[in-house]
Amino acid sequence: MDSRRYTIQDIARAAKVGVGTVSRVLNDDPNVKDSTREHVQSVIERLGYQPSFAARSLRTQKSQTIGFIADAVATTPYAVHLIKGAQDAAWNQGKLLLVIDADNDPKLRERALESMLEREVEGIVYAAMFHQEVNLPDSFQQIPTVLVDCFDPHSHFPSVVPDEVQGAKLATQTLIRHGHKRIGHIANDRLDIVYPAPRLRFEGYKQALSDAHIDFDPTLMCESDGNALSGAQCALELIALADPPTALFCGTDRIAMGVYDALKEQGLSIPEDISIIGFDNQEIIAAYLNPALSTIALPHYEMGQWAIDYLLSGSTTNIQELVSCPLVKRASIGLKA
Amino acid sequence: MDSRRYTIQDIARAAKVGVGTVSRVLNDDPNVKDSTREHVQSVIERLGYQPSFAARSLRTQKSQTIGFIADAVATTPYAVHLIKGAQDAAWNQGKLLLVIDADNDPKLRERALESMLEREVEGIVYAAMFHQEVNLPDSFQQIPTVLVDCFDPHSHFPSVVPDEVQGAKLATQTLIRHGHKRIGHIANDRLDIVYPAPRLRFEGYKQALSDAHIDFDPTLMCESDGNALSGAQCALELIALADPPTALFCGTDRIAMGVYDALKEQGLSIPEDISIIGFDNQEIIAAYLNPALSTIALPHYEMGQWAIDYLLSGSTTNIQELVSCPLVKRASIGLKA
DNA sequence: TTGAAAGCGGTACCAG
DNA sequence: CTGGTACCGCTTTCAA
Repeated sequence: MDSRRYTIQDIARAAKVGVGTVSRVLNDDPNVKDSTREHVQSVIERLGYQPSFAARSLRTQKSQTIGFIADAVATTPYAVHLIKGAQDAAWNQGKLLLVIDADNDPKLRERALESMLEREVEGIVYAAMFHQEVNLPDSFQQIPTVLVDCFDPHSHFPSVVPDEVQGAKLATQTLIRHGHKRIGHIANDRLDIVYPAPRLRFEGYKQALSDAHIDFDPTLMCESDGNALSGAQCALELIALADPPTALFCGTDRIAMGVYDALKEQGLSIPEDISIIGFDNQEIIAAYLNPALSTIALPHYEMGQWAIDYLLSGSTTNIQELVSCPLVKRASIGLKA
Repeated sequence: MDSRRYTIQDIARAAKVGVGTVSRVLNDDPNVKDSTREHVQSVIERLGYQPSFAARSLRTQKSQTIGFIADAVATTPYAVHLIKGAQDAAWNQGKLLLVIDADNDPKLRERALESMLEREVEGIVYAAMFHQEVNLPDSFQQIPTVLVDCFDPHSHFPSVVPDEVQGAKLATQTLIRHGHKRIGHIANDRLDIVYPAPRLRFEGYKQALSDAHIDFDPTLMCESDGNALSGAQCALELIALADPPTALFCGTDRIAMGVYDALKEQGLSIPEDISIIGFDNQEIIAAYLNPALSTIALPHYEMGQWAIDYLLSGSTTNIQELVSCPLVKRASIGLKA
């Protein structure tokens, strides 16, 4: 079973050529006679030879490996898309991902970095699990690092985050296009929280309104604390208004979940009586709510991909990339009567 | 910035010792005089030297790396816990995880294996994203492989899966302990589907009933097709019974979600009028449903951990490990009046 | 177009 | 306890 693997020497001997030639065949070096190449190739295949990665990377000083450090992956189901995007992009360039979850612990972050440095990864992508500011220790400066779904306040690292403003604008525009003019917004958290999403989404909402020449009415806006219950609370307040909204842009699918509850309890039906759009595209919620929730998707896969591509492009500018958030149409939006 | 990293030679020279000594210090070999060790150690730290992984693994023929092949990670949010469990266990033994998502594509599976073999991983954990049978190509036989959340029909590989029977039994017992006797069960899919969960959970349900000397009443059992809507349908049927259930064990949290909807629409309140327990502990659903759903958790983290520990234990028996599913208490279960 | 040989940066054995 | 040295398996000159 574990009969020691063949080495390049074995192949050379078996093919009656020098190791150099075998190496050239392995690396598609054009300076090999076709007949020789074929012969060596056949021996390689017959013996099922696989070159040693360790030897190769020792010699070439390239590990063909990229480190992926995630913070508290376990807290969000989005993580998988992020990793998948990164992995696919890496795979396309012949690289593999070494992943460590640093559990949001600064000490672990350092240790993770060290383990990766020691393994000579060619770069690091550092992913937060939702849009936020992050302070990486200086030690990350010694290796190309790109941030995903987070950004460095001092712009020491390139980063990629979702375009929240565009997404929120798209959400609101979608409602407008369906004829709605009284559009409520339930922010997915207090606007003064440290995380940027509530502010930016609110901003996008206002922009869409203004683009459509609809005056922003502060009474139609409600700050939740981010959970479903407080979202429900907000919804109740808004529909109790003298001139209530005909559509609601919920800052989060989770909030929409609470809103559905509240609305149904009031005997309102979606989307006949009131239209709803969410944000995040948490599939588990959005797709299984009844009616299924139209929402704005966070581009996790794309961000993961972008991070790897940027890393491997060798660019060294610390840009902050925004990637846009597409609409996911489902069944919660109706035409305004 | 990228001033070539130091090598062991540099350290030896700077510390005025031989490379062998430095190597010994690096590997905590007891055969080094304390004073020498300290001196070398200090030089290492001063220079910030880090040994080359490639060189080390070339020499020792150990990569300290384990391959993690996931199938279609992106389809389920559980994935993260699986990976996290594996990663933590690996980390504890000084190893890192190379992860590839094979997208449920047999060709990709083979290629993933090859990439990993070439990198000389010390073993592979192959994870499905929900409990199922899986047919791995023979090529996996050449390296220690353990299956997670899936199993090989021919028992060619050790595997670890959730103990569905125990979990379902626990769910049902929990209801029984709260005084319920008329307990309905909505299977999370047709029982004749290829996936084992619906059958096993049904089995556990019956066992709990029988242990408590409650006769199994077939009219209290309903097969859904796995989606929330059909779960709601089932709930409606069950409560329309002449002698309706006072509690429902839903085969899945997703189904519970539909059941909540249906029940509320009928004006029943949870848990006052009827108690509900789910299965899976899909946090996003379970924790945010109103009232929060009590449910049985799938032990993803533990399975990931077990897989790594088993792999590294060197055992070679192809056991099939069952890991038990704990109860997660929330607010959807009440005492039977 | 090819073979020989010199490393890449460690580890481990052998003398001393 | 320590230094010297032969590899680990591959890539890359350098000559032929």
